[in-house]
Amino acid sequence: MKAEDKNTECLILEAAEKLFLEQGLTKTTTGQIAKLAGCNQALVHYYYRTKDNLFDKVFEEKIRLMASNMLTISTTGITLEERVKKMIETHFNFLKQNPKLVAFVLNEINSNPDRLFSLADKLQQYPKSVLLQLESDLNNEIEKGTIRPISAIDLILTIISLNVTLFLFFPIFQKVLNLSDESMQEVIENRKKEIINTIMIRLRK
Amino acid sequence: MKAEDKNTECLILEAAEKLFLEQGLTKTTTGQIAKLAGCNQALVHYYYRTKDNLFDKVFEEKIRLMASNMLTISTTGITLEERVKKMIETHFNFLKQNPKLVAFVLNEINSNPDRLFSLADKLQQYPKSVLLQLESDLNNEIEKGTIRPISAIDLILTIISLNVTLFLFFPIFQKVLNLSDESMQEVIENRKKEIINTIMIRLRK
DNA sequence: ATTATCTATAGATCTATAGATAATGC
DNA sequence: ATTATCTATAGATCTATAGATAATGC
Repeated sequence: MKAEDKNTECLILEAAEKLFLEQGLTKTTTGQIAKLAGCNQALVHYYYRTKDNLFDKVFEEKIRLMASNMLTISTTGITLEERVKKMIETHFNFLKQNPKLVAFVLNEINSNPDRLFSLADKLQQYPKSVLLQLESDLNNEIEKGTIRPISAIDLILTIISLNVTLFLFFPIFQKVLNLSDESMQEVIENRKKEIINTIMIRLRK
Repeated sequence: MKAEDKNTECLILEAAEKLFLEQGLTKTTTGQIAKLAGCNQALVHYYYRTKDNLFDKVFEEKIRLMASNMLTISTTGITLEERVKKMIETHFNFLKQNPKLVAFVLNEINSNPDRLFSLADKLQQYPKSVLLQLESDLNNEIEKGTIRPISAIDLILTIISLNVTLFLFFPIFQKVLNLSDESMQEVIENRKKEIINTIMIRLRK
């Protein structure tokens, strides 16, 4: 098995990734995956045995991608306010570059909640440390009286809520209002400003 | 066909509603629907001809339900601030009573965007008038200098974002963190306060 | 007579595997 | 020899309908 031989195996995984993200597990067939990968349907099973197995590989990678980008505290800013702003922007840009990710993960977890348990352990350490760090940073500022009282979890939920919903609903908006890609781009940029604005006002005293 | 005769037809619709909301169109079979309705699988087709037809009935009703509860401006409050607060609470309570609705609608639109077009016309008049009303109310206050500048669409998006995400993610939270129903109830109530708090601070000067 | 309900099944997929053939590496 | 790829197909569903039987309304 040489590097070149991995090609088909890899093409199948990539095809599966694309189709699963677009259509979800149930609506995607191994036939579609094979076609997109440019090979025979039997090959999908040759390399990955079952469709579920292939799906799990894709799903786990996406969960990890999402988890590691949901919470990231920037270290570049000097003030907490600057760091929170960076945090919002980083999260926002990540969603912009992975517009189908959140909907995909939400769907698949809802339709098969068991999938969650097998992954919950793997994802626990990281978020916790980030949360504690933010909590202590916030408390610091609250004691100094520079920001209004807020818990780390509330701040994170607010950031995630405002960012995620935009990208969850924006394909719908675009279609219903029949907006061009350019004007959609503008809507998104304006919304980004308002999201940052809302959170900054909530924090600032 | 008497009133009593509608029973089975109605039971089938209710069973379909429940199953479609839980599992979506693809994963729900007419066999499951029949079983839950307590009848034979052929009867599902006798009354509704095709599965898609039955789904459309459910989907349209849910879209209407959602659209008519997404934007509701209260007339009870005296000040705009009180009315916005009522608006948030009404929307929040609606989501609490229909926890699977948003995820369902989002999924099905994503997996079949065409469904949207057939409904877009029917839903256009109502939201527009509500939006214009809110816009003029806001501008009124902004001119008086009692609130910070904000567009109606931004205010509504912020309300929807903060409310919807909570209920979209809360089944996941509950499972991952293994919370009891009571403590989840508490989390939800606290979050509701924070959502109202965030929006009020954003508005208030 | 008409409407409601059931049994049985044709036809359409779709997954996964068995078995044949081609390609590659020693 | 081993690995990769293909063709063909068994087995499992699932939808939708045909045709038989039961229930209901005039």
